[in-house]
Amino acid sequence: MVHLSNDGWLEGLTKEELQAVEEKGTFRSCRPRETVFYDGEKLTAYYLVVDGLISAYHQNSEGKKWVASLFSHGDLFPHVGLLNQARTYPASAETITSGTLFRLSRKAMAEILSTYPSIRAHLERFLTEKNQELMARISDSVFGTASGRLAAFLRKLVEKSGVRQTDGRYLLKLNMTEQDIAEYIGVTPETVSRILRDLYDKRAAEKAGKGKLIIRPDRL
DNA sequence: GCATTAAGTGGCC
DNA sequence: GGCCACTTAATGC
Repeated sequence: MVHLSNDGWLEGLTKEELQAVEEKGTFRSCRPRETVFYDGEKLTAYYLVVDGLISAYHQNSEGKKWVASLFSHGDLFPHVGLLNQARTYPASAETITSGTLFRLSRKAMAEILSTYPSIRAHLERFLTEKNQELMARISDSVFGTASGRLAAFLRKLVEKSGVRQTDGRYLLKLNMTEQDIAEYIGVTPETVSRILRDLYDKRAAEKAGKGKLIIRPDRL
């Protein structure tokens, strides 16, 4: 049986409180590339990422995607409507990896926010965090090169979820294909492939099996 | 086996 | 660096 844990967005809740939250929603397991909701649809529910990786993106009429943000364990999305009265989803969302989501109806979400002040307090922190991430990425994409963007992406992941090895290298579980990375940093898959090749040559990165990399942040 | 998808490469703009 | 064409490798009926 899957359960919620008191980290990320639910940090600080007691076991009893987590139990109470669990009773207000339902778990949903997802395959890779499964749509959670579409941009513009009526906002009926919020999702907490239990496990897996989710992409929130916009798509134009030619099918070009622009990834706004990624969500992983402990993240709640979307962020709109929590403080205002937005009625529709602000972007589309789909799973990148398989995983589990915890679904809370709009009503349940409102109840939780009013019942647990500690959660409400987290809200500002999360909004700020995601906002800064987004701003940094936009700034990178306007002023930076593709390799700079990939380096920034890898550094952020190392910081967030890298596992330090004894020799100072970091093991990174990307759980993304090169295409996913390309979408996220806004370049073509070929470019990601070529930049990675350069990083291998520079010994800044090594392959470590499917979806995994070993990184030397000092050489990025 | 065959089809599909991801990854890698070279060429052209 | 994008885009196109092509090859190769891996995965799944």
